[in-house]
Amino acid sequence: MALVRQKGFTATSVDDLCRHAGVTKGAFFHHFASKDELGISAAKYWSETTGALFEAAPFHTLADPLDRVLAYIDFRRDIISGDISEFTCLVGTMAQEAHTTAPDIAKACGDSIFGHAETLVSDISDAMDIYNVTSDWTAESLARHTQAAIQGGFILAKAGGGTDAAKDAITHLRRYISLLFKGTPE
Amino acid sequence: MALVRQKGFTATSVDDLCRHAGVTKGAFFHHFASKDELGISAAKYWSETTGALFEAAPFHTLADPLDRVLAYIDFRRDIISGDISEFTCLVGTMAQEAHTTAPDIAKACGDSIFGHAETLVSDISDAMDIYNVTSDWTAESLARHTQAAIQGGFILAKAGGGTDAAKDAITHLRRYISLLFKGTPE
DNA sequence: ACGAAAGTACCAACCGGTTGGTATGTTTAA
DNA sequence: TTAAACATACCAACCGGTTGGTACTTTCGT
Repeated sequence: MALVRQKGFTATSVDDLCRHAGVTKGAFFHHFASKDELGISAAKYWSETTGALFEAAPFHTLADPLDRVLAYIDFRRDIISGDISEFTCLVGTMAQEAHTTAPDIAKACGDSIFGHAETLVSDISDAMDIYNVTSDWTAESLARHTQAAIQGGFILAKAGGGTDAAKDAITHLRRYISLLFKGTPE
Repeated sequence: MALVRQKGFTATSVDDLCRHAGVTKGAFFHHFASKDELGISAAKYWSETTGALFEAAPFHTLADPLDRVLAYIDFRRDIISGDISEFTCLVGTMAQEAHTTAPDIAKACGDSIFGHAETLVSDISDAMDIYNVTSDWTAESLARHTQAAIQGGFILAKAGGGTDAAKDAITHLRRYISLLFKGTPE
């Protein structure tokens, strides 16, 4: 996963993978039928580990569902630091490369991203009820938009904007949600 | 550019390029010192052509600077249709692959994205004056956020969300800007 | 006005290295 | 005894890049 996040999926060779894992190519192809299957497995593993990370995060204990959503956003922003390949999203990166070439990988990436978005829907939905939001948008659509803003922030970071670019995008996202529910930016 | 948008930069070989261009490899390396330099040239050319496209777009004629910004957003949403590789962003794609491997390419991509964001700053800035917006954010930061939301929408599209995912992200972006300046979603 | 020199555009053939993948052998644990 | 877990050695195809060469155009001294 580290190599793919640094160099991208295509640019990462099986030999690279084996060298860094301290394993031979025979072992690699014993565990994975193909390089693409490694990509799919990586996407699934990414889903599991990041899923566990967010599940264990402290923001779930807040009483107000809107506070939980906003705290999730803050959490996303706070974990952005250090090297680019350490905070950017593996499946976001792979989806870009695989969407035409390897539909299986793209699907696994999509499952990860949209599955993660889905974990926000209930809180958003509850918040819409409590805050009496009359909307022409759905909770699911807003959940997906949060992922778009975050993924887009990662692209700006990779394009030379660094951590600031990614964090700024998330700050604007937070302000949007605040305005939607409370009518004020705070 | 078509090939890179479909398969990504690394997965596109020089032979691929030559085959589709109806040219030999000798000719390729006569015009470009390396594959990376082709990437840089592509990013610059992308900047020029898309720059011309947006400069010629009709939304500049509107009197109100906020209307111009919103019409820009609408324009971005309206040109999303057809195949994924036809509406997604070349430099956004390349930046992801190149940020570690080929810093020169990443820089050219960054110049394109941030340069494009810069074209929105004056309208946003004027709108902030006219609409008396008291903000803790800058016009430049909002301009960059528009690009983040759009690029993020492209990732969702590639991850299986299709045109709808990309358009929804832009619709939320438009609502955010509306709320920021007018206090209402419309 | 003219021809030699220089430069540009392009090609087919080829280079060493790397690609994802395989065939076969050896070790280990149950 | 057996099957899974590895290692070794190897493959054809392909990778980005170089070579020496041809055809054509421009420059420039005379």
